[in-house]
Amino acid sequence: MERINFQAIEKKWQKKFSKKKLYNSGKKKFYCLEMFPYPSGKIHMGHVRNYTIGDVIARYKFLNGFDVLHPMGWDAFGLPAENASKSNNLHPKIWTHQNIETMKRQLKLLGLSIDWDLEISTCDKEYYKHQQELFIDFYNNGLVSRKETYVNWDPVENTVLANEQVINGKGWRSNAVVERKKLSQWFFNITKFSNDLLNDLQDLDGWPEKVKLMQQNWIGKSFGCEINFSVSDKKKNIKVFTTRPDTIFGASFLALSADHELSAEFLDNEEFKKFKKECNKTGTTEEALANADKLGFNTKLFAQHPFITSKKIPIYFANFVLMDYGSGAIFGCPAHDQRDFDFAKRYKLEIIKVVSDKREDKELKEAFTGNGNIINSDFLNGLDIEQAKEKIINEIEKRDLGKRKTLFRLKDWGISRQRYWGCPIPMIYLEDGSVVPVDKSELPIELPDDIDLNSKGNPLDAHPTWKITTHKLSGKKAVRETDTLDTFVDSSWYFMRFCSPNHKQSPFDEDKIKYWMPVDQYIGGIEHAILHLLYSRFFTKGINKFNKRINLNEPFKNLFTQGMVCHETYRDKNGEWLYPEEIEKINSTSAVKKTDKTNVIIGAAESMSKSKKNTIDPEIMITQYGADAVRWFILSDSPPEKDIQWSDTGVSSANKFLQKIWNMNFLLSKREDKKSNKEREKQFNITINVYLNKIDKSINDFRFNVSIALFYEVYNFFKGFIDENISNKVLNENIVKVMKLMIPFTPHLANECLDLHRCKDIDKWPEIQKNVSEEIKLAVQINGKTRDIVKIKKDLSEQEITKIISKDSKAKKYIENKKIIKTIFVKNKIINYILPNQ
RNA sequence: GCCCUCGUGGUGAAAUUGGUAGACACAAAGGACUUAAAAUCCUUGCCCUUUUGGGAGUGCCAGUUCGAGUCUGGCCGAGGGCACCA
Repeated sequence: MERINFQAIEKKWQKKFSKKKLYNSGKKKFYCLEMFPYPSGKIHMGHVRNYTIGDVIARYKFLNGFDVLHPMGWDAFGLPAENASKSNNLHPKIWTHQNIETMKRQLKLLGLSIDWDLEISTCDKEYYKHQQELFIDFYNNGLVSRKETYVNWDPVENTVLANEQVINGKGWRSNAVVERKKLSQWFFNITKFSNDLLNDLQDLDGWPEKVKLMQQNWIGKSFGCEINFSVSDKKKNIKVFTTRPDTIFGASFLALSADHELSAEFLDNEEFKKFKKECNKTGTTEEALANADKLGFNTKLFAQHPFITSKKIPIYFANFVLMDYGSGAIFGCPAHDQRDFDFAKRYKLEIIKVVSDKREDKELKEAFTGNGNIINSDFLNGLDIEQAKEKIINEIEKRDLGKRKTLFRLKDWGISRQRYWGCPIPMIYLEDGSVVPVDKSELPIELPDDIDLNSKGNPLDAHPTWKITTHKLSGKKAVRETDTLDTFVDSSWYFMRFCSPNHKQSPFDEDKIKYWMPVDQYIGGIEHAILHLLYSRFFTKGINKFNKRINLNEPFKNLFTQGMVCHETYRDKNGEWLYPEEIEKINSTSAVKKTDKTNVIIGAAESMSKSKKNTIDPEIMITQYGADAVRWFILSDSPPEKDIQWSDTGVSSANKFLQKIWNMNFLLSKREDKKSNKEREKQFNITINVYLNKIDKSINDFRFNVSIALFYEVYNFFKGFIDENISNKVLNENIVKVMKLMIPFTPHLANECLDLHRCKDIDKWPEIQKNVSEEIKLAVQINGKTRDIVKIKKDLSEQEITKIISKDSKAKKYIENKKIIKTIFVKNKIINYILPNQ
């Protein structure tokens, strides 16, 4: 068998790829973007999968006549750089740039069709200068604010986290229990776009439903109304938000957050202090949340029921009421809300049913939240829930007791970080206490290189001179903001910068944005379903608000979220994790440690991670099997949106198959011409064309595992015809078509083969005819059970087919001398004869 | 607790308008070639049958239909998202 040296041809073709631009016609554009990586050190298999998928799409679109924008850059700010520099005494800038160099070299080994002239790095001052400019634009347009708030404080990272970065009460990176701390912080007013961010999801047809749903839940819109309760004996009102105003006649208490303004009156109360402390504790750990009892503090105050003059209801502080949602106060209707029910049981409060569950005799064991008719509710009686809501809200507004209101769960985006390795916030504090943006002419506000990362707290704040400045307009002394921006800001507009990465005057050239945006295909991990994608949508809408020229409402037209790359885990007898190269497999269920031959425990396949040591180094795989084989394997078997399991035998057999492909191409190039059998040639052409159609469609549908299965099939089919009486010309035409279809998957091998066949127009997708087949396979069923499959001419009628079948078919014996009651006939698909039951 | 998604051989999976279930591959077993091994190739892959062939079968139970992996209802199981959101 003729073998090929993948290392040699890959090197050769990668040189050519690096010079090649994916611009073709100047007529149709396609912006293909994969989420840019964080330069953590080396690329991992997740990157390989992400960028291979993107490369297939980019190359496919280019071959189909599109101008393709396919850039790459680096999400280069972030904590790991600081942590790394502390542990090995390397400046974050140097560490980051070294990593970028390594990963760039590794990405090139994959043979990606990336236009490296467009490369950007968010830690470059040329990039963050424009980010600071955008920040000022956002500020000037009322989209930035400064608020004193409780923040999520990560005691390990020593920084503030956004709500989204707190997972089950723990920091998303450090996994440390998050504390509550009051700080003055910068915010992007993302909530100003709550409605747009929600409604525009509807237009994103090219997004996975799952992601849209997650964002929808995250934004969390709910309808209801605000009701004012007056506090007896005080000239005070308590504002309450509810989505169930229809249950107002079932209200038996008010519950307030411990941070509610009314708590001011109880600050000296020892019991209240104890209660509040208890409240701050819950909500930190997962178990606490799940098992948290409904606890309250009785204020001994009462509120006037707005619709029942004779009724006063007790006011409690309760641990399950949150200050930062609604007004921090609720009315409790125990019969129809489970939390209220638990609370009422504990404190022996009244439980009044106001929605009938049709089992009126029984005492409630739990809250009834289903639909029913309103009872015990004066003028609402007899209505259903929706009618009652409408009527009571109208009544509340009429009597001036409150108003209709829509609430969102989404909160503003806190962006201040007390870190060094991030984009400085371009704001200054004057001596008179005012806070103003720096003059745009002073941008960029550069990060200082001389920094002591071991200083306590914020390194920029600890720098001796950096923060001291003057206000350009007034000449007055000023102090810089020493917080830096959340790195999610960096990635919220990089896709726009890619359209004109070297544009000096402004963040982007508007004409380029108008041409390339929106991104036609965005590809990345599902873990960014909420944070990154929501922030990017917000940024786009924000910029669109003050820059009317770009006329862009959504950044990503189509979104694809790929699955993770998994590998089984290994532990030795002491429970220590082991790398795959440290073990030796005996069979699929047992393995031993290479060093001392002791038993290894094989664990389930999990997402590759350094902490579990179940990683495979892509570069080693590329060196061993070739980039094409790695690409091929990572796309085969599983659909790209699902998790895949890495297997060494898988990549090795990918390599073997690609060798066979080369061998076949080689044999064809040396083949002695044969006399042609026109009929066989015709059949051959037709079948190959069927495969080409199927492969083309599968690429379009992002079903690359199917494409690869079809390549195996077309290879097996092709191979069978080499010794037949078919001319070299026909074989050559067809192999060229097949190899062209392989370019997106295995660009090195495919190009090498096309060179071998002296193919000229390698940048053009082959012509694929639609449905040329004249023969079809028809299923013959008796009473719905398939008895035979017959190969017949296309478009035959029911009568013609029945004639053929009753003459010669395996189904013949079933219908011979039988009465056929009914025939179901679907042209070119099935014929089903219904016989009487026997 | 609420919301969503998914259950097909030993494994990853095909079957994309209700019409051939298991394509394609991995693993396994047997065989061919070889002094031997590797590599390569072939066969097998649930049940009955020597074969021809027949039967069961897509988590479980019902239903709709000439026909259900696909549609409907209920149950069981797995995964993901949110989590005291009023």
